[in-house]
Amino acid sequence: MVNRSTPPQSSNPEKPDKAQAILAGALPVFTKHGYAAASMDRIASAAGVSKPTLYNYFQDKQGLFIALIHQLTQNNSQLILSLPTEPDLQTPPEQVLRQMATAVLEEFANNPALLTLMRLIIGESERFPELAQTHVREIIKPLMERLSLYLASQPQLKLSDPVVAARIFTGSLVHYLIIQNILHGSEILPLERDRMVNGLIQLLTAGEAEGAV
Amino acid sequence: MVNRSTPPQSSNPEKPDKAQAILAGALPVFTKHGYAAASMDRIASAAGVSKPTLYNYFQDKQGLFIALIHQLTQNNSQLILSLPTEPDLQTPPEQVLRQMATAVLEEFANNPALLTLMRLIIGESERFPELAQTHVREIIKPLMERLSLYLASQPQLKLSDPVVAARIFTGSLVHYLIIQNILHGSEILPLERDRMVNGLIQLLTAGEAEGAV
DNA sequence: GTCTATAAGTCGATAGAC
DNA sequence: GTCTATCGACTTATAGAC
Repeated sequence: MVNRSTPPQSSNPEKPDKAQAILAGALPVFTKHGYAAASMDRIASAAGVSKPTLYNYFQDKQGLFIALIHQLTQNNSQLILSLPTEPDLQTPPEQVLRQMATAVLEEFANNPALLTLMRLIIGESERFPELAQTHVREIIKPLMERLSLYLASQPQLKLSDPVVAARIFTGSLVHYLIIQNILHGSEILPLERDRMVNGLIQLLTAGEAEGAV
Repeated sequence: MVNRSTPPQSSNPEKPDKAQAILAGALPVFTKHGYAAASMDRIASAAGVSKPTLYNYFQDKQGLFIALIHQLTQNNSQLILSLPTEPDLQTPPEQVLRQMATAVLEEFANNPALLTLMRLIIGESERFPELAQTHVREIIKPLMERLSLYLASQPQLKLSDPVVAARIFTGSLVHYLIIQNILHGSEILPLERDRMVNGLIQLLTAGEAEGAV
């Protein structure tokens, strides 16, 4: 079960590694068929290599899948965390939050690989619970902490619990994406993106409007 | 690929159908392994029938899976819609909403099959998009409409957009379940259920506290 | 129970770099 | 010549379907 022939050092950053080519070829196969139904033959041909080469770079199917998800997680971690690095503490929070929400929804709309990653991680969360946890640790948790800190730094919002508010903000957007995009519900349960964002922002910033205290 | 031998009418509601036994046996196999990795052999032995019997009652693996998800959808549709049939318009909305939220989270906690169904539907939403859409149509949409109507009937909440508020309410809870339970994030990103519910209710009912207008 | 297809994973030979 | 990445062909097991 364990294959410990020396994998041709995949940590050589000089030439565009063949491991990268394999991962790039594996991505669409896994995302289209799911883990179990993705065959190593298909992945090999998609990557333009032979099957033994696959096994030269990755121990087995699981190892390849784990490496792929980890890479995607890394990419998206950097991507997500690079967006609202240090929101202007000057600009009004409703503007910052609206920018964040719109940016997230647009990013997911323009980059279907993100939706795919979400679907894969959820779908395979029983087979690969450690991958799901890695995703929580590397992406969701930093995002949530950042958002909580920002919300807590805006006392005029009068949010009683910024941690929960961050969950509500993120959860509403993720759930919107799940229904509209992943579950293909946009015709069955239509809801304009701007309407969703506006309603969400209004709810979160309603405390501000509370009289002139 | 298409099998049109007469299936012993599985639409006979008289005798506790053998189709029911097959579906009951198939459920844990599909939920544990996912669609692709669930084998008909395993399903047959789990259901206590022979493999030809499977194919006697269901056209093929796809047909069996679709029938299973449809049945689960039906069950949960009735279950979910039976809960807050006609919330007392007397009792204060924060109490009604708290009851709803707690009931939903407890129902999912006590009934892991619901989480499993959610995961299956999301995970197989590319392979079976029509199942995902059925789920939206039969469960999510009625739930959302009911909730929107209730929220709209409570003008003192001052919700500018009850439709979006219903999404936020549901989305926050679903996202909470996804992170804590499906992605196994309860240790990585802990958040007490009551704290989540309280924060959510507080945000939705904050408009009420708005001064004495 | 049987049949056929296809899956994951392996092996011996090859071919190019130094 | 040696070393090593590569590949076509193969084995074994197990899948779906009847």
